[in-house]
Amino acid sequence: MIELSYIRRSPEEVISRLAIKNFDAKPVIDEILAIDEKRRSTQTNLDGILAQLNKASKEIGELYKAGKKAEADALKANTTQWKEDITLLEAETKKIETELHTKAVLLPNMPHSSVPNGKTPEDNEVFHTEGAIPELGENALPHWDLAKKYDIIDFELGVKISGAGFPVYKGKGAKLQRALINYFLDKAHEAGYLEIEPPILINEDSGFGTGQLPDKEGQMYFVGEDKLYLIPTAEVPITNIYRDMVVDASTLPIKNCGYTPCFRREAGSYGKDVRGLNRLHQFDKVEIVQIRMPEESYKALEEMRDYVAGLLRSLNLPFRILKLCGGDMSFASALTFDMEVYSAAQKRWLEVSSVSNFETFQSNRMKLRYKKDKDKPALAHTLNGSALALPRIVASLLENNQDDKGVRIPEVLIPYTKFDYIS
RNA sequence: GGAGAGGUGGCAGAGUGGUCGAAUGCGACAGUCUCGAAAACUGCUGUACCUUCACGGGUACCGAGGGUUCGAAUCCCUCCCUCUCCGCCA
Repeated sequence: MIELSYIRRSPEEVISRLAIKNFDAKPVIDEILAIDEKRRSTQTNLDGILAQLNKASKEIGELYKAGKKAEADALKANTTQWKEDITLLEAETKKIETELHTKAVLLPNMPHSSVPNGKTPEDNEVFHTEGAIPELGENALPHWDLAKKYDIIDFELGVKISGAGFPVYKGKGAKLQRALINYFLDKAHEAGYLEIEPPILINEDSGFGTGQLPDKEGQMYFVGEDKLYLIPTAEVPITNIYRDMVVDASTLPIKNCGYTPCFRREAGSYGKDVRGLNRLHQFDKVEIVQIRMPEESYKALEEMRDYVAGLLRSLNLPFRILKLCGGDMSFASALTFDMEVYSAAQKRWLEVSSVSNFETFQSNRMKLRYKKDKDKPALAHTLNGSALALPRIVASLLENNQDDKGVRIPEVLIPYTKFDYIS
């Protein structure tokens, strides 16, 4: 949520920056400013009457104590009207605040000044490309065929147990998953991230805090009986650890990581994008999260981006880094780098990570602040990134590393898998 | 699922319907002392919003929401959550 004070101070800037996200903010901003105006006058009004009442109450107490009952009763008579006014003004204030909140929540985060213009994924800026694209023979197989050939991932079985998009990993397939998770967690630990194993069901407040609610309500699985949502990413529980907190500046930066399964309904997805491991309802991911002071957050974003690039490099996967254009960015992000690996049999780039700086967008929703010395508490910046999402890594590993004998396991993973070939 | 207890400031923990934003302790911060530190002593220490050029002033907040009252942390109602015991269970 964009800070109201910011909107009030520079509405034109907010409008022009949101235009880069192809969001026409003018009507909403105008409404917000008008409602805010009304809110302030109503509160000033209400506070005045409350002050009168408080003062009178105190006097009545003193008069009673002094035995001046008649005078006290006379004062009491005045309060009736005030109380009526207070009731009305309180209802009014509440209504206005709800209205204001409803409007403010609709605004996406403002993009950083470096965000490229553009509407679609084609407009994203290729920031960096690295690694040789493997030359596969004519009979190279896409990963879903490889998975079947070596009996390591069973999609049909998943359909039987749950439905489409819930694969069953078996044997070396399951071990590969476990190896990747452990490898990613170990690397994150080396990079200074504290490992967290969070709940994977979250309440509504948490969903709101990181921006999934109300914007992406339909994308999360919901357990109605207990009003809990299955997490779409570990970002939600791990960032919400700090909801409603004022952390001391000396504890920053906070660097957390965590492995969780992630659940996404992916309503509306179809076609070749959803083949095999390309798009799933349940998948594994290691996430990294940072809480930073504002002046350091972009340095942290670069650090995270470089960290993820290093992971991909270590797996010998050809990858590219995209700087997302305004139109392709998420609701909450101010600047996002996407990492894509090349999957040589499908001959396409697959997104395996997304690293974002949310600036104060999430912290304002979560009321996550930091306090530096004698300064007033200020909103912290939050960042997160996938490091990494497993399925598409597995897809490209299978496809890119296939040969006549089977599928080669990257060097760095062998200590984890304890085997060097899937055959 | 059954029974009980409880939710108060960064933490611990008092609290009589009025002078309670709230005792006290710890912590944090500043000072005295010291070469320095510890100890001791002294002082200070919440957040949000409104208002003011500013100094300042005002309002709200003791789990959440209602109610009673001139006045509620304190009384009443509803809800939420946590803890303990029992049951069931990984």
